[in-house]
Amino acid sequence: MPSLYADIALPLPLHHSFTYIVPEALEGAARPGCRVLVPFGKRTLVGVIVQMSRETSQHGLKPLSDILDVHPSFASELLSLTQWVAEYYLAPWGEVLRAAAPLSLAAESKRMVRLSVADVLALLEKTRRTAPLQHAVLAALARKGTLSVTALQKETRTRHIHAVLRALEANEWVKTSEVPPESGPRIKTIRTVLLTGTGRQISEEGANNESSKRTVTARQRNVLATLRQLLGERPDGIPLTELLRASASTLSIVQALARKKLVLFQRQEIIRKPDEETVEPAKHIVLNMHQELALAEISQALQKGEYNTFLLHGVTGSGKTQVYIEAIRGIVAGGRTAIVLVPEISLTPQMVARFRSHFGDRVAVMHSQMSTGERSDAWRLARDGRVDIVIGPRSAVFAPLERLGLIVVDEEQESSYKQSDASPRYHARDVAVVRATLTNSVVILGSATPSVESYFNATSGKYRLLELPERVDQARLPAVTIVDMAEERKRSLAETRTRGSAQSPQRRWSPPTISQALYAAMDRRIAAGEGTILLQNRRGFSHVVECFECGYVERCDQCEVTMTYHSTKKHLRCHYCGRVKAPPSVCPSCGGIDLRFHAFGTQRIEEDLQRALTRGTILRMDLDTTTRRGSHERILQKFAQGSADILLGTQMVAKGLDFARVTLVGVISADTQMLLPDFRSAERTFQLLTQVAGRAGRSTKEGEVIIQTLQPHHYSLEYASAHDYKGFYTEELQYRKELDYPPFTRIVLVELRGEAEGEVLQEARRFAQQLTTHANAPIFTVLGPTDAAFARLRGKFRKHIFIKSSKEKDPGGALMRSAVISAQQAFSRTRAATSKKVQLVIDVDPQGMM
DNA sequence: AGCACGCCGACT
DNA sequence: GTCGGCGTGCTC
Repeated sequence: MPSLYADIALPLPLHHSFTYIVPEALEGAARPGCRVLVPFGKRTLVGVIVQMSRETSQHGLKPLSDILDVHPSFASELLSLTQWVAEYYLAPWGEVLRAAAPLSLAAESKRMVRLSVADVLALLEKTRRTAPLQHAVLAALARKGTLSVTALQKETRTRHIHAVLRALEANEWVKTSEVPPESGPRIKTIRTVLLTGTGRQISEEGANNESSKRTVTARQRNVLATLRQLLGERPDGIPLTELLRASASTLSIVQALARKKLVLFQRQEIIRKPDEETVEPAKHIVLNMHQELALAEISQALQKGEYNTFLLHGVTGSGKTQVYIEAIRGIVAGGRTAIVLVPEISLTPQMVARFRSHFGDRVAVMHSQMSTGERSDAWRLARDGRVDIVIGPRSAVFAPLERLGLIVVDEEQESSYKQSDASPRYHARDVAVVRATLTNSVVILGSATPSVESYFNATSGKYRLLELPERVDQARLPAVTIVDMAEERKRSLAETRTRGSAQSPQRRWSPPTISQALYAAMDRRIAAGEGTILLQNRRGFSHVVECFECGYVERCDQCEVTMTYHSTKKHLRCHYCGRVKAPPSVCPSCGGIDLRFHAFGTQRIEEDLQRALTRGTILRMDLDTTTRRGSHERILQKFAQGSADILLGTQMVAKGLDFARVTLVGVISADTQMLLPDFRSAERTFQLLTQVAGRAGRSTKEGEVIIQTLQPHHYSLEYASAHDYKGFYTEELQYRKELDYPPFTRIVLVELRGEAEGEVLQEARRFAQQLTTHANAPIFTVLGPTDAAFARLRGKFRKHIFIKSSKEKDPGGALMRSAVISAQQAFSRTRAATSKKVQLVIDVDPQGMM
């Protein structure tokens, strides 16, 4: 029998797998998808078997050291899926596997160090002067005994701990040994107690048996009786703590019984529950006509057991969740399973409770705020077939469910589905669609404001469009007013002037943050005891030059994104194409001469409110006030109960709960979002405004929305205030087509960063050059390198290269990817003296371009 | 990513 | 000899 070889994917930024020999003793246990322990250089790593074979052309292979799984952690379907993700998003397979599973794949072996000489004191003396670092290490070991290398490093505060240890080991003064990494978070168990045969006999005989009186004390007898009673209901064992409480006894009594072989200790695996959720009984809800129609189409597709993707476009409050629940009910009844993806922020206890009320404990929840232990419990529940439904944020798309039938992606337009901060930079919505094709499943993408891409796919026949045009409560959509803040400024300035301050009015005056209309509307709500939500978008503080008179903002002629002002060079720059322009001295739109920067202070709004409102209380909710687990919930709860009149917060107030008492929503500045230098900024603005507007007047009372802006005629505002999704979509699509943006093209963003700007730029140019030589001119275009929107972030200079590839000519993006790969290879192959200090980040289908 | 190894210069 | 600071190259 020839040897067996296994290809192992390792969680390292290396784009290939490594081959190991499977030792004969482990041949039976080795299967693709199993996690294994492998020697890797000096280290031991946890990897995943991705392929096995009986032959190889490679020489000098090492044997793998152990296999960690009895059943593969990754079924073959998940291996295929993660492989696709790795290829499409240009990420190492091992990194994708690590992102997919909460199991510790990152685990590394630990090196332990201990002294191996008898006379430490003499050695300490000897090294004190000549080798202070070695002395420090020896002293630490003498003090604490055996220590891990990392602990030693902390203890002695030396950077080159390995060099020091090598010297010490060479002298045979210390010995080191490897401790293999743990295979994952420990399975939590509790001690339970059972009766033995004799124990059962004695407990049944009761107090009147003479022979047992001698061997068992009264207290012990009491414990036996209690135990017998409890075991009547749960024969598989009673938790020790529970027995002690019920029998009012102590551990020593139970231990005495164990010594006498009357009771038996056992360990039972327990599943950690993150929070005690309040489970309400399921409300029986009758679907309206539109919901029924949508459900009927979905059910039909589910019954066929073929791949299909539906875009469920339903206005806020149209009952999308109820459609999901009924579809899931159908799939579970047919013996199949479902995944529900929700944006991180909407994974609230209420949301989970809603699903639990229908499906009980057949639901597992995955949440990034759960401990690794809790997450791994949820993963095991899914893998072992003990749940049918998994709810979670983007990583739940990899949930190890078998017989998958349905994937729901709620709020599919949410940008949090795209991982952008770390590799693999995958989009969970798109991965969901791929997983569905692999498993012949159905996808439901739900949204009140679908992404342009998805709506395009739905109207072009790639997806099927389902519409829920009515709110279930029949409530009317709120009236939206747009307030022109440029007008507001003029008036405020005029007022300050007429008040005739002796000092320069320009000095003391600052533009108002809140319009009179909004103040008045808030005041009416306070008087009526109704609630107000104020949205203050903190994100987006990029510097734009704006006309003070009319609000005009300079944009790039070619890319249509706002131009960023660079104070060092005193010019405007487009960070897409790199085009540079001098800032205008006269407003091209109205001829005004007062052009300036603008950005609102955060606290200032709260201050202004406090000052101007004579009554009413304000509750603030932003990142600072909601860092702790559950605090987000608590603030919303507090507001819902009516303990404040105004809720002031960032985007998070746009989502979440329905407040019956909110009848007014104010958007302090729609511009912060709108003016971001990004081709998606109009879309994001429209989505955000539509969402906040949905917060107003969901009950019987009609709502009102006030949007403040310097660009009152921007199309994203006009369509949002008219509640006209299709109008917005049509106009936005037109603009995307004209400027070659998605969904007509595919974009790859290449970022190079490093501490020396010259080197970064040089490498970026080389990379761009490489791409252009591979570029098939009509198929894709290379833009840049240019400065990123935040050209310097955490001390590093950032340069961007954008690649736009025609979807018509390169449908799967394969041509573009291969060009990027060769440029990437060239980049790492010709690592000139400088390039080690320049890092490369590749983002396929980036959400933001900043 | 880590980590070794090899080179240099500085200090004892 | 020791120690720190690089750069370079490899890990089955």
